[in-house]
Amino acid sequence: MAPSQPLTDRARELIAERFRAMGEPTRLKILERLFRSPASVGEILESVGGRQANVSKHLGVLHAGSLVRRRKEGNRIVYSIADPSLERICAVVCDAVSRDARDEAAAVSGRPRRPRAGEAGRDR
Amino acid sequence: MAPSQPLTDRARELIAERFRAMGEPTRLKILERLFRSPASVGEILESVGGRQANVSKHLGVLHAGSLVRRRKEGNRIVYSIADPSLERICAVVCDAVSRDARDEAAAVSGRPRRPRAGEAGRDR
DNA sequence: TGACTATATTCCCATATAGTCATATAGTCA
DNA sequence: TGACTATATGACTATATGGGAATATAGTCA
Repeated sequence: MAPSQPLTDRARELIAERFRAMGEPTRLKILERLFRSPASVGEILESVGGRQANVSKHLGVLHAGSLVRRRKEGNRIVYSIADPSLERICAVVCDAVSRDARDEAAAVSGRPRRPRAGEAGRDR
Repeated sequence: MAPSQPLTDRARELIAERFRAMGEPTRLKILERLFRSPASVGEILESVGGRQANVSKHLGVLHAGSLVRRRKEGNRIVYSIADPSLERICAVVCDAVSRDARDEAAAVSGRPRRPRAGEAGRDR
């Protein structure tokens, strides 16, 4: 994507896996927590709520996609963000979505909206 | 993520939907095509292959997630990237993944790997 | 109008995913 | 060793998703 070479099928699969790992609200919540600092499963559990087994599985998905690392620390397992670029990605999407949400709100209230740079014309 | 405010559940769902939309190889292929230029379904079909019905469904998913816009043009429907930030996101993930792929290859061939900035220590 | 083209939609099937409960594993501490 | 804590895993259920085939819809052109 914007690399000069077209992607191989394999690369596309890996990229898709990474996006898919981020495509679930509970996992986003887990990532949010880990952006603050590394945390054990128990600490993560406190932040995101839900069942232990479920959180553990989501952590498994994140780990399989290489989004997080784990390390043992005595009795516990501490998870941390594996790749600093993750936070940038999330920030960009987060911005885009909240921008859209504002647009939506503006549309409802009848206020006009200033088009963004690089944006194409009318749709639909 | 990395916005000062914690996300609302709704925002998290929207963000997840966007990531999920990107989490499928065929849809990534479609996005790759659209990064080059807007294209009709037929043109997209030529680029990505597969069945028309299938491509149409993937386009539906991308459209539902507001990743692409559609406009009618006579007989055809022309799709285009809805948000320029998409390409940045893809580029970042694409980089990260190909970096990992290189690491993997290096590990296999026994070459050492220089740790990246911000990267934590040993895992597992 | 009818033939034709482009795209979307519906139905069906196979597979993946998220969630829950119960259980297994590994570590600590007495 | 046994009791306890932290985490992962397996079995199961419900739901979502991707893919194919067939069909519907909308537009164009003669």
